[in-house]
Parts: sequence; structure tokens; C-alpha cells
Amino acid sequence: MLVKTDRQKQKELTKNAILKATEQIVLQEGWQAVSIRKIADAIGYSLPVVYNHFESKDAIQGEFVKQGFLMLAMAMQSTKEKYTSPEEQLTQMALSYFEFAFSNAAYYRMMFGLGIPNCQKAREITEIGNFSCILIEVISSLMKETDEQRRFLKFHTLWSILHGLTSINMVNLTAAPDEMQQQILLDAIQGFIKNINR
Amino acid sequence: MLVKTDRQKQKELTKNAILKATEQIVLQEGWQAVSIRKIADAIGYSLPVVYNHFESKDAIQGEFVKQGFLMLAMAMQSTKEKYTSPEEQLTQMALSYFEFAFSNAAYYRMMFGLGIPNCQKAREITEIGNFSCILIEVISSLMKETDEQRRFLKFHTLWSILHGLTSINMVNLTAAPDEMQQQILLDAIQGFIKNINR
DNA sequence: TACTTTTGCTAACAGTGTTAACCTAATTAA
DNA sequence: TTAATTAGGTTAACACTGTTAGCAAAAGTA
Repeated sequence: MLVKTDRQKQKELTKNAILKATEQIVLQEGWQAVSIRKIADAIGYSLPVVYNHFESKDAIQGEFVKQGFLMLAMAMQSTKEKYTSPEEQLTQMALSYFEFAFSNAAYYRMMFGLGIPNCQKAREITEIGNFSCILIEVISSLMKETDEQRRFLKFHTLWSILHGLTSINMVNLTAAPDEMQQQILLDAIQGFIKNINR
Repeated sequence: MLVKTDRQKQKELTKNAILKATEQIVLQEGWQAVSIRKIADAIGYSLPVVYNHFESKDAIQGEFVKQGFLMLAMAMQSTKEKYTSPEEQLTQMALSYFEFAFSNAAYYRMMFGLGIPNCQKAREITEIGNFSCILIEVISSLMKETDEQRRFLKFHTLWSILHGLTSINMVNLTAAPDEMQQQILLDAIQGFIKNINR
């Protein structure tokens, strides 16, 4: 049976409607504001209909994670095609990655499980400043330059490397073998140190 | 009034009891399993008592984020004191950061708002592989070496840098000025490229 | 026409964070 | 010592959440 029956068509239609309705809520209020009842309301059906198309709320989120990675991959690909030298490609793709993450913040948050709760009051936490100081101190001792801003920049870079490695391993997306992990970390740090004075 | 009255002592005691009870739940089942009712049960009081000590559930989480950063800072400091050369200090501190994050995963997750939902089924998402391929391709063209494993290592490093910069900016902990952000990104990428062949 | 399957509904279950109303026991003021 | 105030604790409820069971009507099939 290659032809889609009316039923199958209808099923796909409402499934798309669910995803579209969900997206609207996600973009406007974030994933934490999404509820099955809101989705049901938006598509004009009662609550359990949603469960005919998705096994659970997590399954819906999964669909968005998938979509998110698809969009990210597409963005990277199209950026790559605009340049020829690998250096330029890589640099532009990095910018493109950022562009994607921030102009599709809702997606990116779902992809990596970033919550919003801390964001608001995070800046007020003095302990972070404490932590920052320690790192900046070490970095400073490695730098010839004394420019405050460049030190802060390097600190930010280092922290990002550390946090990036950590969280990507934690979400366990790439499933790198355990022995490799330390090597990756050391590799990144060595690169950072080598490059600390331009 | 410098002397603490019995009432103040009692208040501090139950506040600590709340935090300790919460920690136990967090360590055993993760933050998502924490509920005010569970906490109340654990400390042997009724539900609203918790609200006499913490304004909201978020406030409790905030306390743990604070604690987490304190622990992290302490770990870094003590590692630093064990070494003399800045290179060694930095390398060891990076290892120490990792050590902290994974042996205190529950804390680290709360600090950066990493959720668990995707972790389980994330590996099955083929879109991630798709995304990975694109990056690995570019990296390969920059590398003299053809070793598969080293390419994967470099890819992992790059992704971590990107994600780290992104998520730390997203949670907006350091509040770096906007113009600086791009500079930080370019700085990190330049370092990565320079170091791609050891 | 009779039977089966699908589709959608209402209602309920077991939770969640949060708050209002109240009662009792301890502290303070008269 | 007695009266007024305040703090600590309670139960009960509100407005939600994800999820599921049971049932009625519509659609497709024989």
C-alpha cells in the first residue's frame, strides 16, 4: 500500500499541528511553559489526542532536539559552502554556530538541557566571582600582557573550554571512550597555554 | 543583640536540616525528584514549614548553586597550591575541574542547568552524527595527520569550545560585554587552528 | 446491514509549587 | 500575674502538571 489513505494524511496533519503549536509556545514562553493541555487547546482537540501522536512529553521534546540538530547541521553546511580555505571555513562556521545558538536559543536550550532558573539571579552569586578570581590569577601569571580586558577574555575562553568538555561529556552525546577524555582535555589546555600570548 | 536566642538557633537548625535532606534526595535521585513535600517529610515537619525558611523551590536550588561554586573554588585553590609552575598549575586545575564536575555531577548539573531527559536517548539521534560529520570534515582538511582517532579528538575539542562559550554566555554568568564575545570566540578558534597539528 | 477499528471525549489519578486560614504555644508588655 | 502580641506549626485548598482508564460516536470493512 503505497498510497496514503485519508486517515494517514489526517494523522500526519494533526501531528504537524501539534509540533507547530508546541513550537509557538516554546518560542514565546520557553519549554518549561509547554504543557500537554496547552498544546491540545492550541490544536483544538482534547488532551489525550496528543498522546495518540506522541508517547510522552519527552517524546515531543525529542522531536525538537532532532529538529534542532538538523537546523544546526544545515547552517554549518551552508556556511561552509560559502568559503574555500579551511581556516576561513572553520572560523566562519564557529561564528555560524554562535549565530544559530543565540537566534534559536529555545532550540539550543532543549538540545543541551540548559535551564533558565539560575540565569536570573546567577549574576548575584558572589561565589562565581570567587571562582573566577582563582582562574584569572593563574592565567595572569602566564601572560606577558597586563591588559585587564585581555585577561578576562582569556579566562572566559578557558572556562568555556572546561565547561564545554564537561557538559558535552555529561550529556554523553558523542560517547567518547573514557581514556580519550583526558587526552582531549589535555589537548585543549595545551593549545590554550601555547596561544596565551597570541 | 549579639547572642543568638534559642529561636534563632532553632531556625538555623531546621534550615540546615532542610538543606541536608534536600542534598540526600539530590544525590540519590537528582534535582528533578526533589519536591517540597519530600523535604518536609524528611525533616519531620509539615509542608509550609519549608516556606518559612526558603521563599521558593528556586531559592533552595540557588543555595545549592552557591554551595557548588564554593566547592569548585575550593578544589581549584587546593590544587593550585600543590604546584609551582603556572603551566603545571593550569593543567592540573583543568583536571581538577573535571574531577569536581563528574564526582559532584548533581551539583554541577544544578549549577549549569543541565537536564537529564535527553541523555538517555541522545545517542540514538542520528542528526547528531550528521552534524559531527560536517565538522570532522573541515577539521580533517586542516590536519596533516590522517589518524581517525586524532580527528575525532580534535572534533570533540572544537565542539566543546563552541558549546562552552555558548552555554556560559547563555546562562550569562560572567556578563561579558557583547563586543567582547565575538573576540573571545575568534580567540579560541585561532588557538584551536594553530594547534591542530600539535 | 453487522462488525471491527479508529478517534475523540470526559473524568479521574497522583503528583507538583504555593498560599490562605487557623490554632496553639512561647514571648513580651502592662 | 495577667493580657496582648507574635512566631511556629498545622490542615486544607487552589491551580496546575503528566498520564491513563473507560466510554461513546464515527469511519471503514465484511
